[in-house]
Amino acid sequence: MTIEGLKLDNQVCFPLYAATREITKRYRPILKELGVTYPQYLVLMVLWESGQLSVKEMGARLHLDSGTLTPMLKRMEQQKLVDRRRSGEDERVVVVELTAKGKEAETVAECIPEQILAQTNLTEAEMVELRRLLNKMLEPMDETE
Amino acid sequence: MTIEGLKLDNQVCFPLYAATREITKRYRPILKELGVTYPQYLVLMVLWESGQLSVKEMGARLHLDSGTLTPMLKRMEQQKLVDRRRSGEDERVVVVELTAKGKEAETVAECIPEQILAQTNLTEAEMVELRRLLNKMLEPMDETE
DNA sequence: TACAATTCAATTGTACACAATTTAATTTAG
DNA sequence: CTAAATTAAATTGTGTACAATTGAATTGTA
Repeated sequence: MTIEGLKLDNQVCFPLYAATREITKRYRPILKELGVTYPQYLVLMVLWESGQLSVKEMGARLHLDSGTLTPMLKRMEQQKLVDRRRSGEDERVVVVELTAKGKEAETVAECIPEQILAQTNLTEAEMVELRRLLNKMLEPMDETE
Repeated sequence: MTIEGLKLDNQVCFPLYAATREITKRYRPILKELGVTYPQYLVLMVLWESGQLSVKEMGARLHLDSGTLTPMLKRMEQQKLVDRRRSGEDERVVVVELTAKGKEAETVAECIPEQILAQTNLTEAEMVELRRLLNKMLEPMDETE
């Protein structure tokens, strides 16, 4: 009766959607010790990697816009994890960078990836393959007109 | 300087998170014609497949709780896509089922999976493998104590 | 049978996500 | 040089997510 292609089990998007939320659910108790959410943890990660970024650059990296980032960065500023300031060269640009507290958090976070990995029943090879497939899936979107 | 495991590109969770949002972004203009969001489309799909479900059963299938489903189902009720009623046998249970409009939507939706597929640069085999990996990732969580 | 424990939805409060609009600053064209 | 076009964030409004709590119905058990 039901059209085959519309069955939940025949879709890729649904397990993608479900797996994402299940994984962030596993991060939650671990990140709680750091006092951040998963998206906030991503912000910390790009900043640990890049030093400082404009809101626009951060948005390009995380696929998020200012409507999401602005309020999130304000919350992180209140928690003293990041500083936000207007660029001197271009007053439109807001530059985000880590505070001392935000930098120190990297040491605490160091053990997080392996903790998450330990909770996953994929082999190392499967993990690599999954990452490759997901990144391939993202590719054409990155260069979208 | 940065700890290797904390780089965005070395993580599985980030492409998972980014890919999910990019995919739902592709669904948006297509689903707009149906007048539903992606999570609402998932609700329609489980109902097309199962006929009717309690909020609890639907939550188990979609990995969502009543805090998410109740307001969403109320919106879908306003749009005349579903009916909600208390079960006669157990007054705690709310049974959700499709209206005529909700059932008819399946015909319109029939062409959606292939439209989405056409926008993806994964091969059929890669698609199957991706689904397998994601489902394997979800497995241990389903049976979580 | 009573009544404590459990179960199911709903509610409350916080935090994303994102389309669309607004505001201010900068660039570009004329 | 200046008005129009563009750009970067912020804002507004809607819709998920989800932890935690609440309230009503049902179950289990003494």
